[in-house]
Amino acid sequence: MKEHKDQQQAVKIYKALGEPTRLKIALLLKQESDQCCSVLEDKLQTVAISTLSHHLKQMAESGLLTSRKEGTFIYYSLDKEIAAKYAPYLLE
Amino acid sequence: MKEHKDQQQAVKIYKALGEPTRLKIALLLKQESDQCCSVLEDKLQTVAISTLSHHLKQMAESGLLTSRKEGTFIYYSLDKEIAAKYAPYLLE
DNA sequence: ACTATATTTCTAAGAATATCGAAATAACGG
DNA sequence: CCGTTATTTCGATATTCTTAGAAATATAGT
Repeated sequence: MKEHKDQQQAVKIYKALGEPTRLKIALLLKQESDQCCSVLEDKLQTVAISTLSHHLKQMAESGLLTSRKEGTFIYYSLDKEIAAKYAPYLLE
Repeated sequence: MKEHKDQQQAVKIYKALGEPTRLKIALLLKQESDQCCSVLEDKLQTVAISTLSHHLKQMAESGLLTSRKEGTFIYYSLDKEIAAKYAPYLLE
């Protein structure tokens, strides 16, 4: 069922945002898109880079983030359309 | 920059919605407001009523639900304004 | 006061999650 | 091919969360 799948994605997205570090990541990426893991680590200070990597993966899997690979760097951005649909608060 | 307090509420609300049972509760209350614990239990079937009570409390504490007491019954509703701000997906 | 009903609180379990450091992988520059 | 850098994966632990049943609380009706 389409509704069911949609609901599952909604749960993933809200779960992604329902944790302080990940909400901060989303807000940082709203402010400035196309940021890579190490840069976000510098800005957050609070978590190890392996932890951050885990969060970013989870957020990308939910559909909330997009990623672009360039050499060893992976640049993440907030998917504005998804954000607008599920959590426009992020875009305020 | 967004207020710290506001961010905390956002985390609570998204955490509330980032769990299948609670998302279903929110959607049931969007469909029909003013429903009490036992009625929601009948519709959900999947959880014990003490579990449901715990979820409802958490959701109300986040600000996502409002409640109204009448005798032994407590009627819950979705706060549409909060939903519109943080998660308009619920209102679709 | 007693009984039935609605809900919450308490307690304890098992499951899921966040976290880190270390090792592994991948891509670049010499 | 070697060393460096960016990121991911692995393994392990600590914390948080979901859950249910039992006990407690609250209210209504008899």
